[in-house]
Amino acid sequence: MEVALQGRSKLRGKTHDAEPMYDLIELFFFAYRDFVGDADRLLEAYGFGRAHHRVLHFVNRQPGLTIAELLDILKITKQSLNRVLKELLDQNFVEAHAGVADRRQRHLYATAEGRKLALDLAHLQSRRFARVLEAAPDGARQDAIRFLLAMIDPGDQDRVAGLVWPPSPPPVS
Amino acid sequence: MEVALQGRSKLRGKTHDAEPMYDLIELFFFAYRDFVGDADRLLEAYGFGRAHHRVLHFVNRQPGLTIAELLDILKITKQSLNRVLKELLDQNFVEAHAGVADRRQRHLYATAEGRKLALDLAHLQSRRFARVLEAAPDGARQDAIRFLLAMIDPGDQDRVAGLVWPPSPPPVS
DNA sequence: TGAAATATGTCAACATCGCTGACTTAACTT
DNA sequence: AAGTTAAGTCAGCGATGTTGACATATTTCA
Repeated sequence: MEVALQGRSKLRGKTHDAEPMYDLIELFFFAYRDFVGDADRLLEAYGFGRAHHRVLHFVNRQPGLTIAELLDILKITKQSLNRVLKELLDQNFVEAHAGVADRRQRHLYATAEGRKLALDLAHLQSRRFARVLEAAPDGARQDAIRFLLAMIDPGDQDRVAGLVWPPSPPPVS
Repeated sequence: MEVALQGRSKLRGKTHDAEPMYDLIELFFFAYRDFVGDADRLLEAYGFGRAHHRVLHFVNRQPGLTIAELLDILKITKQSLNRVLKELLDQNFVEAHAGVADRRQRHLYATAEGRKLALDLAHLQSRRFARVLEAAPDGARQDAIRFLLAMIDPGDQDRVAGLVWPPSPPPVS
């Protein structure tokens, strides 16, 4: 009942081979839906949506991020970003400061209130991971990390890795 | 550099403990984005979106599904479903037949064309999994399945498992 | 049989969050 | 001084979700 029919084909074309992995496809769909569902419920209380969450998350994680850098991470247009960013600025979850070297740039920072919300959201999602990992064998965390990183487009893995594990801790120590 | 600070707290409250698992949170986000991105590009060629994909996928997986069952799987409103379902019906990717026992019900089936598209989409996403699993150790597939299933709301895991691994193959055999 | 419940479809209005295109302003670079 | 760059803004649109109200056919039940 567990054995898959992986490499059983012989003379078929290269593109459509092997049975679709319906289980992984569907589990990934449902797992992600519940994963974001946690945050959705908390965000609702603030009148925010997922777009606000993503912006707040990355600004909080990388204080001083510029608009251009944020756009590159989120892969959306500046018009889309501006709508939600403006709300986060107006409601004081994020603040912007003109750059020193280049005063055209706006460096974004989460305010105390913003950091609190970002942390609450991160804790919510971390608790789901914690529940999963508690009931899992020892290497599970590293296995999950490797699996998820590998799921990313190969050409993007380095970029994402550099973002997830920032290359340098602040030089002040 | 790899060691986390998991259970280091002492007198803190029960809710907000432990460091957020930013790596897992972010990797899950980026992995899912690329996972659905595969399908998005193919769907575009047909003028379809993700909503069409989900409907076609589950109808193809469970021929004879009724509207109510589909709504229960997708957790959307019938108005949302109807919009995309109508397009799939009109363009002959899905067809509906009145129920025999209960003629109010509409049983949904993917047409030949619908099955082809559904399979193409599933193959696309399976190839991503295949790439990941080829480069991974032996237990990786089962590990991923266990991880993703555990990520689902515990109260929903049985329902999803019953959906992903249908309880009975057709009794005709 | 007649009333109530059920399965589905539909109309209207709206929210969120993505997009394109065009244009502005300010600041930096050459 | 001219050109480039970073950011903001206006207008319009598309996909996909939501509520609420109502219509129709069919089945179930008292």
